[in-house]
Amino acid sequence: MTTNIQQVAAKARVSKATVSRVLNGSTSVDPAYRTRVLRAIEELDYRPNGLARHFRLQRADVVGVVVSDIENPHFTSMVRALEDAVYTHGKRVLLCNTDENPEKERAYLELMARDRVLGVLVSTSDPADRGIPRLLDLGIPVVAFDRLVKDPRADAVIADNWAAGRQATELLLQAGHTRIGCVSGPRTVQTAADRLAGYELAMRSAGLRPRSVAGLFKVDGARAATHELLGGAPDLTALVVTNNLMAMGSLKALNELRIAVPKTVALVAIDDPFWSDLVRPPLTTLAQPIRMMAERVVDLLFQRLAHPEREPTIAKFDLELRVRESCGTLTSR
Amino acid sequence: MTTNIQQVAAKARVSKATVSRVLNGSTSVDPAYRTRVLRAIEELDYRPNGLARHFRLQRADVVGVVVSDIENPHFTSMVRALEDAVYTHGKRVLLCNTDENPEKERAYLELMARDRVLGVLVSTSDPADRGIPRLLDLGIPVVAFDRLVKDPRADAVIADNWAAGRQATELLLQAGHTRIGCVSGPRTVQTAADRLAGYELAMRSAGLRPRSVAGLFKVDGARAATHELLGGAPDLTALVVTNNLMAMGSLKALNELRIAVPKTVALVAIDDPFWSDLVRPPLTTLAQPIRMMAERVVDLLFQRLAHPEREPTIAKFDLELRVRESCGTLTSR
DNA sequence: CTGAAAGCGCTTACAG
DNA sequence: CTGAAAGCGCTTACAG
Repeated sequence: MTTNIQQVAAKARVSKATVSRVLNGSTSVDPAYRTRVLRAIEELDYRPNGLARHFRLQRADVVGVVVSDIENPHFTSMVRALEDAVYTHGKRVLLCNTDENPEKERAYLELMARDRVLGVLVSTSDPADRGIPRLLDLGIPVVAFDRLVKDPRADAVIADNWAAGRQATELLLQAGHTRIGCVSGPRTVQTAADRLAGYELAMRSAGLRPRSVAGLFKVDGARAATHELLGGAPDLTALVVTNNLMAMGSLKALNELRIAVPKTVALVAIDDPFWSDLVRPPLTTLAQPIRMMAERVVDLLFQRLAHPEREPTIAKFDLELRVRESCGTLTSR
Repeated sequence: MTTNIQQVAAKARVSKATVSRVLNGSTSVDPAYRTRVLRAIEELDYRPNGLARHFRLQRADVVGVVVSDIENPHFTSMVRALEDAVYTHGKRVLLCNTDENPEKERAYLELMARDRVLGVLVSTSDPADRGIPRLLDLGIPVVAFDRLVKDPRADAVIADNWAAGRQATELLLQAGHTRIGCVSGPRTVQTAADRLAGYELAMRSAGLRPRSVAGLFKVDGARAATHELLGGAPDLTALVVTNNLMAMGSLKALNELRIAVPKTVALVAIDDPFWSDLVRPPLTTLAQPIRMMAERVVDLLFQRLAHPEREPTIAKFDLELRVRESCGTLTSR
């Protein structure tokens, strides 16, 4: 149907092997042959059949990205940065959204194994991470991001979530707050648990009592959690909110309660989506260096591909404090 | 290395053909043989090699999605909905972000052709859409979404952008406004041009003069455009903003100018991202029925796969008006 | 219903 | 540097 390597070879009066060598540039080819092949390719408008090539090499030329929730703006940005970085390396991305569903994750990882992708980048939703060992067994590198996986053979890139929770809290403590609540994520997600633990430690170190409610990393969850928190403890003067979607929800709730931010309740949020400085008041946040992290993820993948036997790396990134109005320290208290 | 169909056949004492038949369930297989094969698969923990299968069938079991800007929340939602719909059909998605770069789009479409994907869903960034005819020539169906493509063989799903621009404007006209400006997208994108044309027609039909500035479909572009618009025409009492990111930018600018919304300037925006009712004031919007549209896109693909010769369809969807506070009609004027 | 055989389009030791 | 040949792991007419 479409032209194949055999037809190119015939036209250029060389063997298929020579055409293949010109195409892949591994071995050197006699210049006269090379030009003949190139011309034949040109004239026939030949493109190698990717399926055949992948089959022959037993490796697909694509990087799998498995993300737990693509509609979470933090992950959207991450996916975008990962795609950019992979593209820079001349490869493409196969994107899968698991929607925090462990079964869906397993199905996707199984597919990646079947299709022998180059490597898999995953923010796992499966606490048991059942799909991952099989990939590694097959020699397919796995780099975890945002959340660690159990298999010790995987590389990983995460934020220092514990430090972020602590840092957010300490900023408020230093501003003189003592009654600080926390709108936290789901306990089952390590990221959320770490951020909460950082908050709790900072509070206890200051001799204060932590008060938190789980907002499930969702807008509506945080809205409800904020109402609950302020209903039970109306004397709170500050909130730590541990992800970007929840910051929206908390702000909404505070607005509904007619509580002035930062005047009556100050707020610090973790994550720094594009609308952080567009809402009112602009949010003080701890920003993950998403682009750097994504580049590191992809670097780790390609390094692993080059050196399969190297010790696995777990890279931990600090978050960057961006002080805006919501924490109340910019204006005089 | 890994177990293959030959080993399964040997263990089950049948031919490779029979194993293949059990696996694909096309022809009926003697129940006794079937159980033997199934047991052998079980015992050997055999999984078919996807690469070999795709090569043999000359078709990859994956749907390509090419999107112009994944970080635009409208497209994020669309991608998510497309992925869901494709998953429902038992297929997976290969996602490519072209970042409004025609060269990148061409490279991606070339890759899709090389890899013989099942079909391609594309919101094009290439006015010349050079990659698309080749896909269709190869028998790979293309469904355009959000933006039409030139090749008449492609199916398409779009919003009625012209009607949306008109409808947004008429809502404001009916509320008594006469000096209505428009923050528009880039003229080169048809979606933007159509929405602007709808606005302009509504204005002219009412005997009024349209005043628009291009905000480039970006937050910062709209912020600058809004400043420019209100600088040049401080008597405006209402704005039509033609996409979701620009709504954020306009709101920011109005805030900077200390202009009360909707009291001094009313605002209607096209697109309805998750934060539409979380900002202050909550935005009156025209919402695209994203989930329905995505399902239609995917349906069109699978229908085309089933009936390659059917006439191409262009499905146009109406937008839904969601009246909130920013247009000023909820509160008394 | 089943099996032997051909073949999808490449790449790569191997021999020259 | 080049070519003939083998083979990657499947599926599918074809003959029985």
